[in-house]
Amino acid sequence: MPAKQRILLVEDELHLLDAIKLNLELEGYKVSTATDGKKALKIFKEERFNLIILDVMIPEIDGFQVAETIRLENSEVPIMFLTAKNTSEDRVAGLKKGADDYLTKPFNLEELILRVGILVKRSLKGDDLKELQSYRIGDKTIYFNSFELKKDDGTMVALTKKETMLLKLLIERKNEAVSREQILETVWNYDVYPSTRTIDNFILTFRKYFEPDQKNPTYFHSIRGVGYKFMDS
Amino acid sequence: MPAKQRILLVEDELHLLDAIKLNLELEGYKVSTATDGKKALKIFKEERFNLIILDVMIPEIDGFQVAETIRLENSEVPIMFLTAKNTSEDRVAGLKKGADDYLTKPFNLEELILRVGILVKRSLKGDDLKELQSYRIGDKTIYFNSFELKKDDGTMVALTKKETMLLKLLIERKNEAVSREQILETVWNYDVYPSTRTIDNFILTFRKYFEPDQKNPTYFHSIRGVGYKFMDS
DNA sequence: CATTGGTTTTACAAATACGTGACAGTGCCA
DNA sequence: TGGCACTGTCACGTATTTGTAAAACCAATG
Repeated sequence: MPAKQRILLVEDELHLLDAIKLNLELEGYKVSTATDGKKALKIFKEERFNLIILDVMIPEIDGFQVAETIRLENSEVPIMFLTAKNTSEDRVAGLKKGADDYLTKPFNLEELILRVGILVKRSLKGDDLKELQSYRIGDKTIYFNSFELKKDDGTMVALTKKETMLLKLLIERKNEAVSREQILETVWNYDVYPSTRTIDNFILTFRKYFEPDQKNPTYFHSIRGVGYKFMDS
Repeated sequence: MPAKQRILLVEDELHLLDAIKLNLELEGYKVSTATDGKKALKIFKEERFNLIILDVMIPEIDGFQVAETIRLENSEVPIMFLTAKNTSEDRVAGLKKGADDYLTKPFNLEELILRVGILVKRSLKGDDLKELQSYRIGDKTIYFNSFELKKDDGTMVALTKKETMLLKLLIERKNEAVSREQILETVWNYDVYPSTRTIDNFILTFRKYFEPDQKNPTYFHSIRGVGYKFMDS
């Protein structure tokens, strides 16, 4: 059972908001809504989305600024702008602000749905873990599909499922910061947030496995306020 | 130096073909071209591309069919349709055929370029992506997604979250003044106002990182009574 | 129903990013 | 030239985040 894809829809015209929400829900998306920029950012900070649909002309903080703020925090999530203006300069401005798509009102609902589908699908591609068979860290080797670790002396240590998944995630995104949210989303399944300190404990065991000097990590770095980063060659 | 991204451009109007090709090449893409569907498929089989731009009305095999064939072989590569028809039904039909984007002629070249950039970026991963999300200042390079800074001698320095965000903001708005208020709104939250001297401290560390002569900044200028401005080429 | 292995929680210690206030410097306009 | 307002710089305190280990939980297994 694939979890529902989540969309944040920001639009101040209530009719339109409801109409779009309804249609997206019919397509099987879970839709959160906001009617102004400030609320939008608040919700964005609390939850995690696969797509954000932003009307440009909204109260408090306009769509462009919302997009900019979101991009500062999180560069991944696709953003789609909706706007009444239909000049190409305007579209160009929107795309430059970091939008992934740009639709002008009035629009065909079916086209919106299709473009939403495309963007969401893309955001998924990044999520699924690819076929990574094994990986070498220092003088130890991880075998992902047999859930084990070969030490330098040749002895094998069993890894647990969660350990393996987290390792895989960090290694796939090596040399880049992986936020705690991303970790929770991929390794734990989004709805079952374990609360505090769980992730740290896993990192702790990784450091015990791999770091020559546990206090001065060379592989598993923490980035305060963000998450963790695996670094290697 | 990252390898050039490759685009296959299929268009039978030669003027347009040349114009688009030239512009894409100016953007640093390697562009292969075809003028009909049959040739397009032939080239597609021989090479690998990061993006395929397809005119719908082309001789031999039409764009939709080409797209369908490509999707059968390789579902990954993004496809963008170009067409003279601009009815929403038509766009919907195109998107249903597996297109990732759909642009109607006549189109703004800048918009095309931007949309191409978005699609190509999505198809990147690993080191190419990392290269893309970096910025060079003098002989130092900032990597935004790993929160670090590479110095000229190759050593890395870790950046904090706030440092990275503020750098991102200033660089995004390069050569324009960003007011203290705007900085606070975007980097800090819209309602949290740290009082005096906080921003200056960050600028101070940036200057220490980047300025050859800290007293005479070339990159991080302060605009009295307003805020700061990052200047570069 | 006792055991086991994996996972999460609790509780506290350690680290650190960054906000603060004091003061020195600097540019600006009268 | 003097006075004022803003910026540069630094050292220090602290709120928040992370490290760590042990204890509690929990589902599976025999």
